[in-house]
Amino acid sequence: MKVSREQVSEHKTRVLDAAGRLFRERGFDNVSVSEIMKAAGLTHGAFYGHFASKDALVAAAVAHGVTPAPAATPKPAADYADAYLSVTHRDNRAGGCNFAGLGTEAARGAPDMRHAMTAATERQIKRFADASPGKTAEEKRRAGILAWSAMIGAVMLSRIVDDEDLSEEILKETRASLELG
Amino acid sequence: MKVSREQVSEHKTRVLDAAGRLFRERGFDNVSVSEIMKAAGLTHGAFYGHFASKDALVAAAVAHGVTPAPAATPKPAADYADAYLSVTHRDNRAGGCNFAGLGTEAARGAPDMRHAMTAATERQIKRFADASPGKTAEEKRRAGILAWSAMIGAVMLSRIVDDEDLSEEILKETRASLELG
DNA sequence: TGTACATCAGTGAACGCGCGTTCACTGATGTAC
DNA sequence: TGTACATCAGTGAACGCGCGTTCACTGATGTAC
Repeated sequence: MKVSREQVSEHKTRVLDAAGRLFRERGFDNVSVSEIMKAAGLTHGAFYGHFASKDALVAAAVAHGVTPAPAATPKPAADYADAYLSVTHRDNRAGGCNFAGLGTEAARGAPDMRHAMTAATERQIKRFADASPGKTAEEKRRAGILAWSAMIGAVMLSRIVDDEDLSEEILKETRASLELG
Repeated sequence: MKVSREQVSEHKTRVLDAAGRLFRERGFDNVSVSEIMKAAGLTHGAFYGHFASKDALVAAAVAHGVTPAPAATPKPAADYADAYLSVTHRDNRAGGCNFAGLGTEAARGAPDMRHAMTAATERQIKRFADASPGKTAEEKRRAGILAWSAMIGAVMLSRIVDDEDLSEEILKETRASLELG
């Protein structure tokens, strides 16, 4: 049955959100279009009214998850890093970061997905550069790059490692290494 | 036709090597058993003589790729970091690091795969800790954790980013941030 | 050392399942009067 | 504002392809004598 225009766009964002969560949790290839649509409260047939293909959804879902909401005031960098390098984030793949959750798959992904992630990376580097104690702009930028690389790497590593102590140590010591005003 | 015992074990390592290369390049799910066997110079039917399932191969291939050859003398940490954080490594997924190439997928993988990666992570942390200039053992270990997290994260990021300048900057500035004797 | 035969790694056709995708249909929406 | 109808988002059955996996068969290996 037809549905109002507001419903249509709400359905689309529901699909994008459900896809993002499921992708982060299980990876792009281990989630079917039917599952995503079911999680969004629809049937699989409606999918192709919203997206041209599963590949297009993959790209759109990551771009959607990585683009900040227009109104969002960013958290202070130090608080962000605390939350990012926490056990809670490590254990919450579905609700967590796309870089730490899908990074190695995204590296092989569609150009528009990588483009959205590039913009997000620039934003994150700036955020951590601004919060860094370096004297020159170059020192700050270097620290911003290190912070973002280390944060992504640490969360990914902490999820791979099967030793709880080591996993927590990686998060804690990475956090301690970052000097964020 | 039957094949000599040495042939059998050579075939198995050929399969493991081919699988590792293809997995790193395209991900676990985008490579078929047939392709791997073809790359190893065999036909797909022979696969189940060597492995119980594709999942078992995935785990074995990563463990194989992450376990150092018995005779290998490790490179000095500074040289290793140079090579790791190079454009050559970034562009050589097939021959590159399993963490940077398969990390987010491996985090959802089989226990034995994660166990092998945990051992590899301990080894890498120690290697970089030993090469770090900290005064206490704690400082060195912290630096080792930061180095390994940042290296993995930086290579992954440099492969995601679609801006060549930013990609190279991430590698170069991460390398510059690491103090490795 | 040489021969006879059992073993078993590899072959390639076949199977069945799940996936992405398509499509005829339904019925609420929203437009034209 | 109220009615008549065209539109089109969503439904669910169906399709076809590629995948992981199985299996009867082949023929070289390696053992027993």
